[in-house]
Amino acid sequence: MLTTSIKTLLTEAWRKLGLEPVSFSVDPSERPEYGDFSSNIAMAGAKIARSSPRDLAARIIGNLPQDAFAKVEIAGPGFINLHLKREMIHSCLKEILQDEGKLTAEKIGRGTKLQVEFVSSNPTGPLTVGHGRQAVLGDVLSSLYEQLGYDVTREYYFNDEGRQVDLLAQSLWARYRQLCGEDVTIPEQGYQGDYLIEIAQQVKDDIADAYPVFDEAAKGFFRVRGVSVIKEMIKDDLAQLGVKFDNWFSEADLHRRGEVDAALKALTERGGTYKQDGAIWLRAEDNGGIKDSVLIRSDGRPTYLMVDIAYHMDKYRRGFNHVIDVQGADHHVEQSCMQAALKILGYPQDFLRYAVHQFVSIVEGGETLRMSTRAGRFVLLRDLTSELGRDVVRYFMVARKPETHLQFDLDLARAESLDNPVYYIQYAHTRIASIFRKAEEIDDPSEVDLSPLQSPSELDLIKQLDSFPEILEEAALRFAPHLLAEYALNLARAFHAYYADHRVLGEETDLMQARLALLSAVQMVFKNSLEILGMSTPEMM
RNA sequence: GCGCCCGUAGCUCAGUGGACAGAGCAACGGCCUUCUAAGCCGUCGGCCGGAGGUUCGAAUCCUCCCGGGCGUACCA
Repeated sequence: MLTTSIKTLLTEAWRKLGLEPVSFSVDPSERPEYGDFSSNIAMAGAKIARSSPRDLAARIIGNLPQDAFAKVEIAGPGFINLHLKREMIHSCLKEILQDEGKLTAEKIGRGTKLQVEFVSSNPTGPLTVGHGRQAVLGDVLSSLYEQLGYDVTREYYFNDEGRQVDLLAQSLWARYRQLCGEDVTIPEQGYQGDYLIEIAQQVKDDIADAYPVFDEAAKGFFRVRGVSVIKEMIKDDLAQLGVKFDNWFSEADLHRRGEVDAALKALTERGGTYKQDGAIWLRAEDNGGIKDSVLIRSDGRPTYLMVDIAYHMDKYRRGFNHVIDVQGADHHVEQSCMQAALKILGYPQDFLRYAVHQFVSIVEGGETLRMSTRAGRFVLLRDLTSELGRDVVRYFMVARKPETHLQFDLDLARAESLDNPVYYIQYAHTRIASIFRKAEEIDDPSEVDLSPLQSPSELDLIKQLDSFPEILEEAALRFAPHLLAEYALNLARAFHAYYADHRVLGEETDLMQARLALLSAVQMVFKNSLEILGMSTPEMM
């Protein structure tokens, strides 16, 4: 990578000054007259060197190898602007072509076992667009970490026990009795969505008129029935979006194996709990949490937090080195309690990290729809996916910074579907594919003489390709997949501009082969980018 | 009240210490005998919510204020 090698040269030049190390940056220059890359090393190190930035810059430059750069200048307050030799850029492209590995990130993960848990919606209803954002975020994040060499497990946690599932059972039973001609109302806190009518109809087809009252037997039956049907619904919704999980984890299993009791015992043994008002509390506040929370209610039932702690102990036992939980911004308190619990248990501090995201609101007809699964007010993920297609939904969901609210304007998504970023990027890939279909003779790109590539836009394209691995690493480590979405868009922009005023086919052989080699590298990067984003790479449009 | 997140062009958003703040959409004007015009080029448009502070340098870090979202359950 160019920035890496430049950084190495500058670090070496700095070391020759005999001063303590300094942290500095090397960035692509903002303007052509600033060269290819700029560094702030002289300004950053001015204090250490007790010298003015510009003087210091001159001394650093004096220590650089004579022939490393085409031109090195001091500019503005003390920037060092580096003009690369063309051969350096060409050899960078050569490396990319020779070793596809140059297009992927450094394998800093080295097989570290990482679990990414996401969506984990209760099996009480179909997924909404809100879950959709999390699904795409978690999936792309997982792919990014895979690129970094991590051994990633995508996991979905089903809360298939407890109060919410009981409410689902009762709501489903009520729908069922309604179909049997009875005037039964859905419980206040229950699930009002129409999807339960459909399931109730299936139930009625199977068992005719039964369960006149909602007793234990009815609860058991409708719970099992409802949960299993809805689990499949959820899996279908995710499959349609192209999200695949390695593991579906059931809360019921935790209870069955006694892990919840064991977790409570472990916390208590370490002095992490206390009794008050008939309940058992987690000593969260003393351990960095926002506030103490109930683990066991006064009626003896465990809270969600208690079970979740048991679940995370289970993750640890399964040997994951790191766990990332993708969650909505509304779980803030609980997140701090979970971290407090893990601290009490003595887990490594970096075992669990939360990738937090804000919500999606759907804007239609200038109106914002406020969603609530329980009230039955929501836009279903599957409706969105069916209408707009997997590629569009995925791109829109991941193109925004996770911590900002995502306004999904349905009208805009529909109306703009023709010049939307998705097609813009895919079209770039298509254009390249088309050239390769028509090209008659293509030399092995890694053997081609690249020196005919001389135009600024060609050299810029190469520099953009070169930064791909850095983007992957930053997008993963910062939980910021939108950086990749944006990168792909920028690369497409650069390519389309290039395409508009550079011919490939029909040019003199050396130039044509060099350009074909460049395009094959660009195509590879589009392919990798879109694949990580979970989008298709059409050959024709 | 307290905690977390957000406030950048008419709209949707990039930009987490660097040189005159960027893109898409919208508006306006150019470009198709040539590898797919689902494209390219140009114009218009911003005291980066406000006020202080730290720094050689702040949209970016700190403090306070204003505005919006979320949370503050023996719900999940």
